[in-house]
Amino acid sequence: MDTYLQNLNEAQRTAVRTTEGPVLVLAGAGSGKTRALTCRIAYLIREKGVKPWNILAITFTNKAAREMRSRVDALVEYGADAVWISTFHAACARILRRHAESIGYSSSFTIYDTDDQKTLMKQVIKPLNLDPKDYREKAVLAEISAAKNALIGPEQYKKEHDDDYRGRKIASLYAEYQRQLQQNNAMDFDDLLCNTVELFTKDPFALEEYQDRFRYILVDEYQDTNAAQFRITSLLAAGHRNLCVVGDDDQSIYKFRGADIRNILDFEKEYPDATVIRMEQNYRSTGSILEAANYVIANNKGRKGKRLWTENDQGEKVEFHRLDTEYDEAEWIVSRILRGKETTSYGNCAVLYRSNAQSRILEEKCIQFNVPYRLVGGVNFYQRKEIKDMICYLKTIQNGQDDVAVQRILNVPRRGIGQVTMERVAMYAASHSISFFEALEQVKLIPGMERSGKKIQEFTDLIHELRQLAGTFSIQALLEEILKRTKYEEELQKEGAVEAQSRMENIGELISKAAGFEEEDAEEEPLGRFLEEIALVADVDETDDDGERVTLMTLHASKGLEFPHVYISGMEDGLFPSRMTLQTGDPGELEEERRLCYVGMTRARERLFLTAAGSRWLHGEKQYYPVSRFVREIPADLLKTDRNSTPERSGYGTGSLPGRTTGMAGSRAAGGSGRAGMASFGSQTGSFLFRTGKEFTRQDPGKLDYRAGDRVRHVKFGDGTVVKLEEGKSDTEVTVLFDKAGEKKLLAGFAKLVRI
DNA sequence: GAACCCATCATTTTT
DNA sequence: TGATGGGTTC
Repeated sequence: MDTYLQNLNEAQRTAVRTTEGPVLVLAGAGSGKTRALTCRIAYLIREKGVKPWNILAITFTNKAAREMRSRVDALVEYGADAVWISTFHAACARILRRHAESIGYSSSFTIYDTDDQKTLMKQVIKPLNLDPKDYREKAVLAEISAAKNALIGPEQYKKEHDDDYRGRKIASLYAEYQRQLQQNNAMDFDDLLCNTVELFTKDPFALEEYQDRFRYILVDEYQDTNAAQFRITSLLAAGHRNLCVVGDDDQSIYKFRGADIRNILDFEKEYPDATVIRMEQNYRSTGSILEAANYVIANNKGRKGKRLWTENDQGEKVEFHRLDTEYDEAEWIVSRILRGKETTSYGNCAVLYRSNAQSRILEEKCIQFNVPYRLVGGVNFYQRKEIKDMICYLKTIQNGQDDVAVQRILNVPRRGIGQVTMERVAMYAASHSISFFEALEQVKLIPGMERSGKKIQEFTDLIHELRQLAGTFSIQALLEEILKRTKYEEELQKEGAVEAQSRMENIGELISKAAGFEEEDAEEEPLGRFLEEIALVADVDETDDDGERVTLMTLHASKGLEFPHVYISGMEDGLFPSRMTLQTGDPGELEEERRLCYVGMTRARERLFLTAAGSRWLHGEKQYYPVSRFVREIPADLLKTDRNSTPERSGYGTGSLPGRTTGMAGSRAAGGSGRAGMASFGSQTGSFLFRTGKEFTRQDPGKLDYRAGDRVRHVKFGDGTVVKLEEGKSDTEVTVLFDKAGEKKLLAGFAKLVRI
């Protein structure tokens, strides 16, 4: 037997070797599931002689797909690149391109992101003269998305909601939205899934082809699949029935996005002959961390039930600290990271929070204490204005039917084509059943277009010329040509030099991305494939793990990752679990929050710190939230606290949340000797009060070791040149022109610039 | 066409 | 509190 199997434990090995028939792998956090999955693929190819192209492996994110591919590559000498390893959406897009005609699309269809969806929905809602308050694009889209994820089409939706006014309206918006999408030869993310189901239903030959091809199917993160994904999986697996799904019901945290935990809970009902494998040995965390996490998750009903164990050391206790305000909390965390620097590096630390809004203060404190950090999430690279503009040019060149794209760039850069003109053209297009771009091409036939006519023709000429070039040019050259011909940069300059510079840098990044793409992907239709990649990839390699930086991110974003030191901030009832969850009073939602907590806790390898604030500003109101019930679900003797922080002391007489529990939650996890009562005060954590004053306030200009013209480095903005120093009200103000971030005015005492 | 003001409204998010 | 968007005004 090969060495790669010897490194596996019993359960993992069974997961690898049980290649035939349906298999459900319940893999706890940190149980080496990716390892088992990749070994399984290698085993299929190497031992079972399965052809790589007969294997389909589905992951949830592109990042996970990349990771799996490289691991499989390492285990299989050749042919590994023929294995389909991709996300549901990418796999579906690939299938749909080949069979687009079967469902009334052309293979050059474009993929809409949320912004495009909103733009389109706005246009759909507008002519109906509905109260915009009751029918916000976002809300309508959310309902439609939920319907799609549940595989409810417009007709069925209409039937199901025929008895209420709003339902009927949404139904017609849904139908019209779909009609316009198709007219634009565009699909939104959900359509990629639904349309694949539709394709397989309408075109049995296509389904058969893929059933035949994918003899071995693996699905990772199965607990987060929705109805559409479930359907696709079962349809594909119906052929050879070699379906292996891997997941952890305790880590299902995407219900709000349509994930249906029943898919994993009921797998055995769906496949009564399924082999069920439990991977419960955790290789990641210390005993203390695991034990605490086990206690929390034990409060959930409706689980498959499993108990993670580890051979790792018990390690340090989980710590809980409650500070006065959110500022104190952030400061405690950052200071603790700073203090722990001797034992672990910044790169080994992560600070997790429930909502993105919490990141700001953490950022501020990192800057203040000169702790380098990396913020995960936030604004997506491909959603930036300048990037979207460029992409819409490419989309227009590629697919003239995409009205949303054409309308976006028609007047960008400004060509003096106003809203009135746009509406007239749109009207003409609608009445002649042609696309917006086709209407532009016929501008001479549209009445009242005498003045804009010339400008419009210049635009269509430009697109025609660019289309010509697209045949021979690389995408990189095409983008450069677009920039040149549209004088895009000049337009940007009008908005300010600094702004323009950073926007141009982003475009530069897009261009190099295009260059890199073509280098490794020389297949035909590069433009279409490039656009698809961009649409389906969340961000430009989020994996810039460069340097030693603390990671700040939401609990959701932390799934699948691990860090030696983990801090979870905002452990307050009202924040986490969130107020919305508590207000609905739905125990299912609370359980999802608890799973989220479990996910967060199990990210930690060595140390886990939980923190809360006694009060915090939220939406302009000061909130006094009690300590999170999740903290209170951890037995006191597993927690290290200081006298101000003991959970049962905290939160009394404050806040007034519905359904607040007092004291410890009742149910306890199985196992362990009967733990009782709260630890009394006393376990000392040492000082957690830090000086905020002297070191970080006023800086005398004379004492600064840099002056105008010097090169300096900033934790967040990187390197730059000092433009000037001036005496401000409270501190010396430094103006720096950063290479990447542009010109910023900073307070010397705050910015902690280092001369380089 | 752009600057400005006021109202509104706030989880989580990958694809 | 803060970002965002619509509407108004110049």
